[in-house]
Amino acid sequence: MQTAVVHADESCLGNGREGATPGGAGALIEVEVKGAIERRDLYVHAPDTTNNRMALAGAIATFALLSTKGRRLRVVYVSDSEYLVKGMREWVPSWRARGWKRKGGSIENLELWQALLQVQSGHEVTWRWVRGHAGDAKNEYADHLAVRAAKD
Amino acid sequence: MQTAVVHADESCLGNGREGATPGGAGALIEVEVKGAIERRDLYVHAPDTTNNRMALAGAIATFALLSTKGRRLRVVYVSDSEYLVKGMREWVPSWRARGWKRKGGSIENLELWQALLQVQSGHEVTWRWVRGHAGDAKNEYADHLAVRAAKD
RNA sequence: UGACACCCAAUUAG
DNA sequence: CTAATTGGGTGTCA
Repeated sequence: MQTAVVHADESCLGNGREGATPGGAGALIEVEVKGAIERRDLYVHAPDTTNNRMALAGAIATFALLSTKGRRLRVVYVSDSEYLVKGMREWVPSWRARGWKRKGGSIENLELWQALLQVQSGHEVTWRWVRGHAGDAKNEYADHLAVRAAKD
Repeated sequence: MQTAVVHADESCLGNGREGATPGGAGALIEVEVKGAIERRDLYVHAPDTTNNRMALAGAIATFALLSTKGRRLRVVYVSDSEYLVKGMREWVPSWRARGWKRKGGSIENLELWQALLQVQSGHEVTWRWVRGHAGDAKNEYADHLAVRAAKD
């Protein structure tokens, strides 16, 4: 099975402010093909969104791209968003077991979570968290992609 | 009779966590004296406590201060703690009428409730609830006092 | 089951 | 410094 490593980041200009808050997600995708590494940039833009929605949107777009032609990959998805990483590793299983409810009421961005679950199925995914702005070069590269995408 | 208005708030760092959870209570006390308003800050610290205990401790300390020299005041006590406000307005009368028992077993912080009852007697108290973090400037000021007091 | 409060963590911004 | 997006928890009561 081939392996892909993804470094992703998100952005949302004016997050939480009034008016439109445009967002972007960026990902550096590296797929190992016959010993060589294919590199590819991905970015997504949304005109009015939130930081967390963009983390989900970036992952969804990434897995949609990796799933072309029914490919099944081993994927290491690296993000500085605990919302995304802990969400996929811990919260989603817990939510599913409890009927997609959380303590204080309903789950935010539920359709995005379920879309991500759908599009990543068939792959063998490891969700890895790295601290943001800690010098990780690929995380910073993804950050640049995300901010540029947010600015349209 | 003179009137005092008190804006109070509480804090407990790591509330419910393991280990010591230090707490603070803060109050902005305004006493109307001959048409002028005397302002005064009060704060209390406890090295290992809970949020609700600090709400009670702050009220007890406030009334102790207001009771010097046997003064009797009309006091408006403003807090965002439903535990404190509903407690004094509804639960305490009910507990007293039923021998200081409650449905699910014993009453927590019973000594604090009774101490507060004691120290506020002699004053004419109105317990007023305001929603926290809703832009009330004096509530936010009391919040700052409480957090600072919690940090010692 | 509901309500209020107190936190802990990560990220995104201004 | 400020604030929003989101998750996990406890302290307490009815």
